[in-house]
Amino acid sequence: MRMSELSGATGIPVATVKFYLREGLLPAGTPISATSAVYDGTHVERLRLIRALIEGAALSIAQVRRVTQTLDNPPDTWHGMLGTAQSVLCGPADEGVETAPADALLRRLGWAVGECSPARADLARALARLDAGGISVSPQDLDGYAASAQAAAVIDVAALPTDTPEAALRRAVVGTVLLDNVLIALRRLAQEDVSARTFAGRRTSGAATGAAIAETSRSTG
Amino acid sequence: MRMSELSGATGIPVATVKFYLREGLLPAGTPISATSAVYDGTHVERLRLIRALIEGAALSIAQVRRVTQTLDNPPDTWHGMLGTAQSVLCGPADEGVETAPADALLRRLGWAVGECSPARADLARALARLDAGGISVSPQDLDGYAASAQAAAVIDVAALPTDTPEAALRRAVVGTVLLDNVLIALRRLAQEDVSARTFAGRRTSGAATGAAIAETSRSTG
DNA sequence: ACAACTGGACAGTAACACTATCCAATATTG
DNA sequence: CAATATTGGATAGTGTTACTGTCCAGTTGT
Repeated sequence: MRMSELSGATGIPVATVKFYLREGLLPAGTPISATSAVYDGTHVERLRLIRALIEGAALSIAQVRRVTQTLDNPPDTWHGMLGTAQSVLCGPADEGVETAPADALLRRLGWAVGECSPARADLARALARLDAGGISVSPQDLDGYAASAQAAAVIDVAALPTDTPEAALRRAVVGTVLLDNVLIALRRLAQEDVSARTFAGRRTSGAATGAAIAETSRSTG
Repeated sequence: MRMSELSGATGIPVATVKFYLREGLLPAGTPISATSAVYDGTHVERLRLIRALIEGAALSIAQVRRVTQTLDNPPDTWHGMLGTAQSVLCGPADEGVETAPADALLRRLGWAVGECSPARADLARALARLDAGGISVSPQDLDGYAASAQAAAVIDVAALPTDTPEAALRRAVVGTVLLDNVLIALRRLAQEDVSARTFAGRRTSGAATGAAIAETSRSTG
């Protein structure tokens, strides 16, 4: 197919397709003459992926480029797959962040994570921002959140395809990023459910005890 | 304190403080003359909150304004608190999204969520983008992710302060948004841990069976 | 008196993700 | 074969967002 058909098949304007080609997100088509090239199903698929990452996961062009470059150039260990997936979303290496709370939490959990893992810095940053926002979370609650995250991670890893490295990489990179949104939405919905069962119509003047909340919450499992 | 001191206390430039005042994110100081006003600790706290939401949770100015307006004007039911927190992050009401998968999942879970809950639309969108990105997730895995999200939500609701509505609202709004990042970082780290235990050094040429993955994962709980 | 500072208005900037215009070379059509 | 349309590449422009810089009248401190 020609570029205009590619555009028609995906709903993405030709000018934007050219832009993605220029930015290296979309591989060039196979040239059939000096001024023409043809595209195929892989280009349609790649374009859909680019839109899902940009619109859905709010990745920047540079981050999408890292994803697509990784897809075109996979690492050779299974463990490297998820590491690559993570490096896509890592923030800049902030030196001024207090890493002690994050380090303490990870030590308590006993997780096997690298000292320089980008996600470790992200955790430190996120905890620092909780503090800046005036939110305090008890160590017990943090452990609970960690257990919840681990349950998701176990599903993530078990769902990795084991047939081809390409499939595993795609799943690791794209699934990790796009499933973030699913998990966030599910957490909001679960909050609504738990909150409804706990506080059903209660006015803010009434006080709910932690025990009552826990009791009501337990019944929703 | 004067505006320049407020700026010094938070590290935010005076011009930016003026901008936040103009945008209605920061309440005006109490005027002491026709051209001067004084600010206090609540303004410092509010500025730190604004920065945490903008830098940490990547909220837009408009979303931060919704948060601060809600903080200044709280709803009067406990359940409304979390609903308000959720409406802050809801995307636009997209009509063209396939809601059937999200509805099916929620029906299966039996959660008490409103038909028009913004998070429901967000879930539908996120699932649609998974599809567009070429990622398929089994119903069992979705149920697993939902259980993980619910575990987090139970902690969220139990951690709501019950003394004053203001504290509860602040926790609901700010904590929900800022804890998203903590949960995402924890999921990445847990992936690294689970992946390390499952695939330790294995090359992509070797095949790992789902049973082996599940077995290894179980030992990490 | 007089420089310094204050807060408000308004225009300017930088980054980002496109989007529109132009162009030479080629394809298509009558 | 001539006229027209289309292609891909280069380049410049647009709209949005979150600030940031400049100016100014009024007020404050010395």
